[in-house]
Amino acid sequence: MSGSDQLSAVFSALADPTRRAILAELADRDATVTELTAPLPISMPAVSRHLKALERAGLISRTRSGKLRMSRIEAAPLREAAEWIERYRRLWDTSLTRLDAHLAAVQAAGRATDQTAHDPAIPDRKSPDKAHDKEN
Amino acid sequence: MSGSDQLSAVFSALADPTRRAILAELADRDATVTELTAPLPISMPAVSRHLKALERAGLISRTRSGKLRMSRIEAAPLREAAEWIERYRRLWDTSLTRLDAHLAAVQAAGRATDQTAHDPAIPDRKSPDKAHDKEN
DNA sequence: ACTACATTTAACGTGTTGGTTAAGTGACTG
DNA sequence: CAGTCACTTAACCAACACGTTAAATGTAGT
Repeated sequence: MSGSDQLSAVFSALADPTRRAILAELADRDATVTELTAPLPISMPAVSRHLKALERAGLISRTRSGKLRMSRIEAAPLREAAEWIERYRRLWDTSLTRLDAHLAAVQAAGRATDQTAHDPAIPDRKSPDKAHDKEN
Repeated sequence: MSGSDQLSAVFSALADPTRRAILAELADRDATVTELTAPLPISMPAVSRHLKALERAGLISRTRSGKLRMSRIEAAPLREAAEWIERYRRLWDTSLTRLDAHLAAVQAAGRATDQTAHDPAIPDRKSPDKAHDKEN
């Protein structure tokens, strides 16, 4: 299961610090392979392969101009990735999560006529909206 | 360079569709390994290892309760990941990018000494704000 | 103590990743 | 047309990821 879908490719590309560094570089300006290699501690073939991975993820595009090959950032796929992550935004806020847990605790307490936690080790949370699909 | 930093671990965890499915499941409610395995087409040991990866990335926490082990989503690291991606938000909009490219082309045309590309086929872009650090 | 259940660890196969160096390709240059 | 520059591809290697089945671990119930 080598994650051949778009989202997997994007996250996979982003998982490598070198590739993130390359993207950061390309956010400022288009660059050649040589230029991208310069600040990095790895060989040019290695960079070339990183660029191939980024291209496969749709995160860059490349155009040949003479003997130079320019890489340009193509940030659109990042949007998709960000949107996937955004689905969990409500869970980022700890207080919200705790409120959620609290509501679940109260609800459970209502069933048991006991206000204290039923099982303190595993307070169950109940999600307010179930608008999640399992996967995409 | 197996990406041992936090951000790499998070993106790496997110790169796997199965792990994203597990996170989607856990967004709704805490669950045991058995519960998480049920809808998946893989064995329980495989799921157990995925959970280990998610835990390593800080995306879930686990508590033992009797013979059950509950997994709970811990979405805070997602915030960090989203924030990293957000740095490229301005590049998502194609029209913005094209305007940027145009401005850079004009600027490059006014410049004579240039060791980077000045090929008209590949207009170099210059970012309006350079508030990017190379890597974190 | 024996048994059942939930989960992890071990051992293994296989594919992928990320690096290397050396050789190949394509475009400009003298 | 030979040489050089910019890059890619090939061949190789070590490490890791992801799956399996079988065995080990830990907890609960009888």
